[in-house]
Formats: sequence, structure tokens, C-alpha cells
Amino acid sequence: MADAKVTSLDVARLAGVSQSAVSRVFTPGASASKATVEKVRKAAAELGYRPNPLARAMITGKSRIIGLVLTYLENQFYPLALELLSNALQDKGYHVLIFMAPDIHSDIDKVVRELMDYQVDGIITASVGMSNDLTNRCAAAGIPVVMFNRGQDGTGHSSVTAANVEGGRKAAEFLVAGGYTRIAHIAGWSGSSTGRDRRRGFAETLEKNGLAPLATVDGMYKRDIAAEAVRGLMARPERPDAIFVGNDYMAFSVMDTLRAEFGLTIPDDIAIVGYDDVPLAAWAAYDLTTVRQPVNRMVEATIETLLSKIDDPSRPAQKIEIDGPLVLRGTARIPEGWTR
Amino acid sequence: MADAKVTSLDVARLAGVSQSAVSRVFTPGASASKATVEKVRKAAAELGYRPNPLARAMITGKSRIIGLVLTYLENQFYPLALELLSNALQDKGYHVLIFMAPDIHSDIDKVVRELMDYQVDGIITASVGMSNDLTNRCAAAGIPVVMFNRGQDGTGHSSVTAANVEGGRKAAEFLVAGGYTRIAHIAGWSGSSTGRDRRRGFAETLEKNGLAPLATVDGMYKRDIAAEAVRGLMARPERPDAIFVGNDYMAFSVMDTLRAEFGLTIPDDIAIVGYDDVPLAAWAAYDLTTVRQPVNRMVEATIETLLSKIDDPSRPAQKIEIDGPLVLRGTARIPEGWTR
DNA sequence: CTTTCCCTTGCATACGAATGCAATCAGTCT
DNA sequence: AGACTGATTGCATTCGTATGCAAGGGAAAG
Repeated sequence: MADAKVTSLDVARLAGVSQSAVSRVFTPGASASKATVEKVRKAAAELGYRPNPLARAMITGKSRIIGLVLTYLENQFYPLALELLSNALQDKGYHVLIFMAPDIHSDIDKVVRELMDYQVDGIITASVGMSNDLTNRCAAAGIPVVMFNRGQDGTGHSSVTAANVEGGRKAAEFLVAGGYTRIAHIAGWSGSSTGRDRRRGFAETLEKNGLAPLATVDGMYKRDIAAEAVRGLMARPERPDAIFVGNDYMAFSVMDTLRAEFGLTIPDDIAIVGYDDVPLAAWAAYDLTTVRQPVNRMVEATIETLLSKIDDPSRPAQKIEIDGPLVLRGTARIPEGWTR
Repeated sequence: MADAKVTSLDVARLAGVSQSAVSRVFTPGASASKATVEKVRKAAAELGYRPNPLARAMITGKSRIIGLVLTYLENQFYPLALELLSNALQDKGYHVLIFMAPDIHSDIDKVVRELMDYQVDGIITASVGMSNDLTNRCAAAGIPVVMFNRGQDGTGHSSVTAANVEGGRKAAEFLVAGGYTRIAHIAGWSGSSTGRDRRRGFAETLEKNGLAPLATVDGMYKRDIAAEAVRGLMARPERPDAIFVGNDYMAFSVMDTLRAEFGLTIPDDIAIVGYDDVPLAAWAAYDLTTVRQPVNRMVEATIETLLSKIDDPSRPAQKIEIDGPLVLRGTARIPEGWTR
């Protein structure tokens, strides 16, 4: 039967104990007798008391808030990650303060500074880079940072990504085994480790098989740029017979363009392989063959890394890579002997 | 050149003024002489001082945090809304604490209680209902609530929705004008005002034109249930020649099922009209004719309503409906005289 | 030159909870 | 019974900032 603003002092008075006692009952690990606990719990329930996390944060320095920096929510991968991250953190008793980075390329320093103001216990950045200056500030303030789906060398931060080089390799091997020979690549933004790694794994593996990419274009993770890249590829004297696209989001644009503007049938006229395996990739309209980024395992690893670093700040930064399978669907011929 | 934890007291000492003076310089509306402001600003810059919002919240009772309760992020409409809401609130100096409601049907009381603990200045719920008890608590605590894309009678909360009855009407008139006669409806969840209103506007308008829905099925806003509904419709002796679907997200599933399982061509064999106009609706693979929910105007209205209620708690709750056009694309025949 | 008024400023306190310290209490061992 | 041990408890202080109050200062008005 609560009214507004019940404080620990109110509870203390009703329970006939000191404010400290109330605090100790609600502080895990503090000592309180069974009798006290009971009295306090009863009084608290009666008044509808709940500890004020802000006041708590002031004194402990721990807000139990995690800052999450995002961009680019139109790519289905991120809403999904957000959902899983948020749920997992809620389960662990943390809360999530969200910031949208204005642009995938822009710096997020302003945003992170605001996060630090709120004394967040940790920061997760999804697909965004941080300046070195800021990196140092976070370190100085003792705020652990985990980069999700983006690595960055030289910073002391942990990162969790898919095994992108390996993923690029898988895509290449698959297309080679499928007998494709004029294979183009519309790559993820070359300013991102993710884009570079996939591209490298892909190119190296083609080479190992005596092939070279027919062309490699930076798609910047954007729909319109990817579509433009397709037009460029199709204008060449030798058209590609397969395209490996740096992520699913661009792959959908590529497929739309090939079908609507060039009247091509996939996979008969041209094969497409994507990267991510977002839910949309499984929908019949696309049925996209793609390398899976195992979001749930990436989320688990992210949270585990972050929380353990919060518990024990002396832990070294980790770079975790998580392997994912190539998911065989309908946008590329399946080689002899490969099972779907 | 900051180190960790610079307080207003540090700044005060360096500037040779009192802590109060520093506070006043950073509090809009407080009085401070030009000389003081300058000294303090300089010292603050030198130390890298930034006011601690948590401490500030303790004393003012205003955290400048808005709680946002979400579900169902796989429907592209919500990530989009989230992005816009978050950006707009950031611009106004607010921050966003995110909560995922476990399920669209489940109650969100626990979640909202946690929000209240954090002394959020206001709450936005997207497509989720609240218990009456909770409603009262928010009122008692003086926390304004705006429901986004969901109305609820009897609560004292404001709500912002599309003009759903009107939207249902538009869909119906369009299909009637297009000469369709066997029109089915796969509706949004009947437990939501949004779903009910669209359905009502649709049914009433058909009736006004001497028609009745061939069938009406509750799609529950779920892909698999919508797909199942399609199978049910196609098993009837008289197959529909058009389907109005309660939102785009389900409409995509309906189209996938019609094409992949029944080999139908859209719009030649059957017409589809959706609701929302999410970005995906404009992609070539679907090219969906749909009633637009003007997200940006809905977001603007939501924020305006919420912030003005925060400024002046005596404002009455508002129920805002925002009209949106029918967007003509390629999933239904366009009637004579209608322009695309 | 005095009076009045407004603008600044510092002092002291408050917000709500956590915690070091010392005192108290119960329980155990001899 | 007395001494010793360990668990509880209350007191007082702390976190960082905002703000009521009263005092000080300067300018304008008389």
C-alpha cells in the first residue's frame, strides 16, 4: 500500500530499528540477524519500500547500469542483438541505457562521455569505433568496454566478433566447390574490422584455389551503395556468376536489384551468399544462403566478458571470436556431396 | 586534462569560489555574475569537470531519464520507432533506459516498477498494456506515461496511435474500388486497440459497400499464425481474391506463404494490403501496398505530449491519432483514376 | 549623500542509502 | 562464573550537487 517516496528511514522507524539496519538487510553480504531481517522485511513490504538505486549508486559508485551504443537499427541484426543483450542484462540485475550513435562513421565520443557521466558500470558498443583519447578516459575511469561485432587494435578493450576471416573462407570454399568461377565481392565497409576480415578470408581462399575475385567493391553497409555496386558489376563485359556480399542487409538489396532491374533469377542466373543469417534471410522471399553469426552466443560472450571485468577490473582484455556455420539455403547451387 | 572524479568542490577551489557558485553556473536559471561564470567555466574546463547527473537527480528528483518499454523488435516498425524516439530524446537532453517486456501479452508491471525505482521522469510504452494498479502507482508517483501505438481506455494515460479506424477504411475502399469481392482479413491481435480499430474500420466500410469480409482471422501479430491463417483461407471452397493484413510484418509472411506454398502470383492471383509501411515494404521483393503509419510524426507527438506533461503535470491526458495515407505499390491492382 | 532594491555569494542543509568504527550482545570454552 | 570470540547493531559520516536563507555589494533613485 505504498505512497510516493518511502525511504529506508521510514522503514526503520516502523520496524523499530536504525536506518543502518534497514540498509544492511537490503545489502547482500551485510550482516543482520534473522529477527532483524524479518522485522525489516515486514515493515518494508507494508510500506512498499524499494531501495533507491540512485542514492545507492552515489555511495557505492556502482549504478548497475550498462551503457549500450548502437547505430544502424535498420539492419535486423542489431535489433536482435539489442533484444538479447537487454534481456540477459535484465536477468542479471542490470539496466540498459541506450544511445544511438548518429552515424556508423561518426565518432561517438560525445555519447560515451555522457554515459560516463551516468557512472555506468560498463559499456557495450555495437559496430562503432572509439577514439583513443576516449579509450584512455574509460580506462582511467575504470569503466570496462566491450566492442560487439567490431574489433579494434591498439585499444585496451575487449571485443566479441564472429570468426570473420574463417567465415569469408567458408563462403569462398562453398562457391568454388559449387563451380562458380566469376565471383565478385561486395564488401562490408573497409573501415570496419568486420568488413576487412571477411574480405581477407574470402580473397585468400579464392587465391588458394587458383582464382581471384572478379571485382571487389566496398558496399559501406548501405543498401543504395550495394545496389549501385551491382549496377557497376553488371555493366562489365564479363558479368559475375556469383556474388559474396558482406552482410545480409546488403545482400537483400543486391537480390532486389538483380531481380527487379536485371530480371535475373537466383540462383539460376547468379548466386548470392550473405553474412549474418538474420531472421529475414530465412523468409521465403529471399531464402538466402549465408554465413551465420551466432547472435546468442555472441551476446553470451559479451555479457560474460563485461560482467567479469566489472567484478574484477584487473582482468585483461579479451578478443573473442565465435565461429558460425554456413547456412545452405536457396540462393546458390549446392555442391555435390554438401548436405543442406 | 581530467582524471577520474572531478567534483564541483574541486572546481570551486581552483576558481576561488564556493561550491554553490559552481553549482549555480551549471544550473540553468540560477543567478551568477559574468565574472563568476567565466572563472568557473575556465576552471571546469581545465579540470574536465562535468556535473554528476545522479547526484543532481537525488536532490532535484528529476533524473532526465525516460523509460522505454518495448517488445517484439523483429517487427521493423519498432526498431525504427526506437531509433527516432531515442534520437529525439537525446536532442532534448534526456536519456533512455530500455526495458524489454518479456512478451507482448504478459504484464509489464515488474518492469515498470523498476523504472520507477530509477526515478524516471516519464515512461513510454510501445505496444504493451499496463495493469490498472500500476497505472495508479504511476499517477501517484507523478510519472507521466505515454502509450505509443496502443490505446487503452480507462487508464489516465496519454496515447499516440495512427488513425486506425480510418486506415482500415482506406484499405477497404481501395480494395472495393479495385473490384475485389472476396476479401479476407487477417487481423492484428484482438487484444490490442490497434488491431481492433483497423478491423472495425475495415469491416464497417465493406458493409457500407454491400460486402462482408469473406473471413476474418486473428493473426496475433505473429508470422507463423498468419501463415497458418493463409492456409486456412486457401482451404476454403471459395478462395479470397484479396487479403487485408493487420500489419506489414504479418503481410510479409502471408506473401511468402502464398508464393512459396501455393505458387500464386501477387497481385495477379491475389491482392495483399498491409499496414505500417515499414522500410521493408518498399523493397522490391515485397513492394507492398500498405497504409502508412507516419512514424516520425507519431514520435514527435509522443515526445511533445510526454515532455509537456513533465513540465506541467496538471495537463490532462491526451489521445492523439495521426492519419496516414495508403501507399500504392505493387501488391494490388490500382483502380481506375487512382494515382500512384 | 542616503535609501531602496536587486543581484551575487557563501553557509548550511538536504537528498537516500552504505559503511567504518565502537559498543553491545549472545554464545562458548575453561 | 569469568574471559574470550564472533556476530549484530547504532552512530556518525560520506557520496556530489542543489537550494533556502541571510549577508554583502553595487547601482539607481531620491
